[in-house]
Amino acid sequence: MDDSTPRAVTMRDVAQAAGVSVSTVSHVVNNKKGARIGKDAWERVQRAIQELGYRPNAMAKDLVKGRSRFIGLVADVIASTPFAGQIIRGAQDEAWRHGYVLLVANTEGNEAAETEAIAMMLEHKVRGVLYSAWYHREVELPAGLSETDCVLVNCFASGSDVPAVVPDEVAGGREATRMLLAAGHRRIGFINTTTPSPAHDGRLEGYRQALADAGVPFDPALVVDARPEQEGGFDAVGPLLAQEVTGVFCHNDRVAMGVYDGVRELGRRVPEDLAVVGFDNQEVIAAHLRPPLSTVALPHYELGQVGVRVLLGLDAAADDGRVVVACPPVHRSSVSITAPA
Amino acid sequence: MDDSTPRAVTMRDVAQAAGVSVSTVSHVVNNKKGARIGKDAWERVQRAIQELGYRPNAMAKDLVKGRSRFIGLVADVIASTPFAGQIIRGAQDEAWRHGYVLLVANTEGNEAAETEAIAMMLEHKVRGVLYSAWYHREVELPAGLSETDCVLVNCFASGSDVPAVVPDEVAGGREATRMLLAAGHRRIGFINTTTPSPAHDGRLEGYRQALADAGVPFDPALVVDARPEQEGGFDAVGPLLAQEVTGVFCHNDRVAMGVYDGVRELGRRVPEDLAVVGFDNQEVIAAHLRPPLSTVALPHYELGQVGVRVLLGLDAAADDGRVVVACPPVHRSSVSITAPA
DNA sequence: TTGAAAGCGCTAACAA
DNA sequence: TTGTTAGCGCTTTCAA
Repeated sequence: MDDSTPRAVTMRDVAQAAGVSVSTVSHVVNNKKGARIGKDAWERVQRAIQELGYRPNAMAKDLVKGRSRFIGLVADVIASTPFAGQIIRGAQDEAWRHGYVLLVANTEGNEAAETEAIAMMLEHKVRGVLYSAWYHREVELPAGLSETDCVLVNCFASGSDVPAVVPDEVAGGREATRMLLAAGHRRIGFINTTTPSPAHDGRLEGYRQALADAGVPFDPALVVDARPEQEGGFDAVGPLLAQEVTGVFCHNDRVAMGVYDGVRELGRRVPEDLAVVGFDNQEVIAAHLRPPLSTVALPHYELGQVGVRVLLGLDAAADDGRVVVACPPVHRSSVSITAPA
Repeated sequence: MDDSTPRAVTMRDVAQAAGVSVSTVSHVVNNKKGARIGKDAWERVQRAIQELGYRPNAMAKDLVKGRSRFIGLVADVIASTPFAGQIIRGAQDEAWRHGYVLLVANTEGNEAAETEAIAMMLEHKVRGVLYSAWYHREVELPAGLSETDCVLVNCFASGSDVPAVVPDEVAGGREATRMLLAAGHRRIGFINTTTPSPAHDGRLEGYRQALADAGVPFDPALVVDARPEQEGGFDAVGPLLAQEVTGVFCHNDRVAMGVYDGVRELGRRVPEDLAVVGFDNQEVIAAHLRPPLSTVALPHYELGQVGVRVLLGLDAAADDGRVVVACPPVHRSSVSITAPA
């Protein structure tokens, strides 16, 4: 505010005003238990702090302590979906809980920006950095990160022992398929993504497992790959219905949204003619489709949260460096409760 | 990485290794032009930096310089929509461009968290803080913020002279209405929100202005208030169609999505039977509806960007403290190009 | 119960 | 062209 930049009030100013030494001020500010301060001096210091509006200088403090309270978070894409936001929030909350502050950088996939971001974090002597991706995938670990503690969030680097916190795609696929199975469906389609990824393979594996568990034979004709967007789902409806499918597991909520449109286009209804299960639990979409979409949640908040826990040594990774986070089912109304004919 | 915590390499280590003084190292590290360093010494320093893997300590640097390169960003809600993400990204990019780093905190509307977040930023001697809201609204300025430079983003505090960067709701409402007008529509409905807000008032005002400009009389019967979600839009379709409306301007994209469903439910089509315009340009929805939704973009990225520009004194606020950012129209396919019957 | 002083890693006069 | 030195605001022995 002040244009005059009136030199911030320091501990020395407080000491002077209170008529004590800086070390005394330091002691009361930090509530050091070891050092016993006279009630009188203590009060004078408190008053001076109030009156002068003293704020400790975190940088000076960190400098002398030799470590900072920063945790870096580098994200590849921060804005196109609410996903990165959730990761940031989870990380932020957990970091905060332990007295850390988040230094955020988004790189938009730009390697130069990434290098620069990491350098900046290193120069701020961060406690460590979380390297995150907006969709679960393999990444190459940027060079600079070997200089500090690091954990991968929603991504992994094969051939490296850096801990990676990732969603449990297989279990998620199982959950999704089970929702349909539990409602009595036997001919269950799966609209997978065309993108090769852990999500592609994991969810398919989960789908097969759930089918096997239920004694339903796997029929390759019922799984189709489609662009992971509304359009992909829309186009997949016809072929699937032709296979006499009664329920479909969609690779994500957007695909499910396209399926809704496709079903309507054909004069059919969800869930009566086709039960639909999504993946992601993208609130804005899933909760407000007609009918509201049953889906499986991608645990972005937890990913961020667990990421900092692992970084701080509060949670441990498995031997393979993985920490797998569950994808819980979210029941809404796109799967009828009664079994189909 | 190193569990042994092998004391970071400092400038002194470099100086020693290169056989020069720390000030020489400082000079080459910062590429000081004033000081002329011998080619030989310069090279020895560079080599030492490489070999030791030296990283300057930003905190020490900031400490002596008396100011940090931090800009704080406090957000009320970070994750429920991609909006906050966009603000963060805009702020981040612009801050970065000027050598600043973003310190992010989200408060989830919790006042204690907010106070703490601001204290933390103040203690880090931030250059200033951006206080942002996820939807355009009035806020009460937290006490701590008077201690530093501050700019409000996507919100404002009446009775304060703190600069506020906000979207131009009126012009946005005008743009939306004009899209319909330009396609020949004359009976244009407006599904406004039930929430009292700058968006409510501003967009309505814009709607009226556009109508007036086009010589179309304002008919109160054509504006209805509805919950700003899919459900609100869905329910509004019947009444509007009964008013023989041929085009509708929706308070946001989610409402528009509900309108699509409502129109279909009635066996009608978008845009043939009802042209639809949204607001927000929420990618995940707008770009992938059938047909893709014409809408008006809420400039979150720019809000964040302009926020830091104002903070750094690069852009100036108007006399009333406001900086208004335009909401550009986004043409897609929910408004037919030919005039209705 | 309190204070003096050294030093965290760095910059910026000022000397040499 | 390079080095010496005095801090920046703070914590932390160690003495008093």
